[in-house]
Amino acid sequence: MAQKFWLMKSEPDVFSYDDLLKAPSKTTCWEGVRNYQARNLMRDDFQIGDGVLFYHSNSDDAGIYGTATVVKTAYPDHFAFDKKSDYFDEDAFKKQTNPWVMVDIKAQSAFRQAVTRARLQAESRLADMMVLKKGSRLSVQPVSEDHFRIIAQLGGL
DNA sequence: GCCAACGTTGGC
DNA sequence: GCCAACGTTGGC
Repeated sequence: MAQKFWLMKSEPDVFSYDDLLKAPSKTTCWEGVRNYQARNLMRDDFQIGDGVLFYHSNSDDAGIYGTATVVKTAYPDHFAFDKKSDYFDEDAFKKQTNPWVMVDIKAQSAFRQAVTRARLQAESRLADMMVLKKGSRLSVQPVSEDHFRIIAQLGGL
């Protein structure tokens, strides 16, 4: 299957691209997705080798900081059953059925310069990107190959 | 800090 | 099944 491309949002105060670079093997599990649309993308469409744009949301410095690659396809997000986790899902725990999954991603290339949200907005070729649409809250979004390449270029890769 | 947009919940 | 109320996201 052809390589696909994604944008994944993270609040840098919680987990930044820098944190990913510092993680063992520059790899992390992407726990805590609690939205069915985003889950379905990870569960059904993520393939090993897919490209990821790492986006910092809810920040004064919102934007894309680097790329990553999918190194493990969807598997159960056990944090949903972990009472000590911020991502504990009481409802799912009571039913003893866990609907949530996560994937593993590995840092690929840090951008030489971050591609800020303002920079994304200024680039007419990116005008129809989902992340730039008003009210776009989906934390895992599909990205076209063209957009991925344009952004990697803007990031200095 | 404000608030618009969105997803979910629950009463009816 | 409708929809108002609510909680959350995230840009500004």
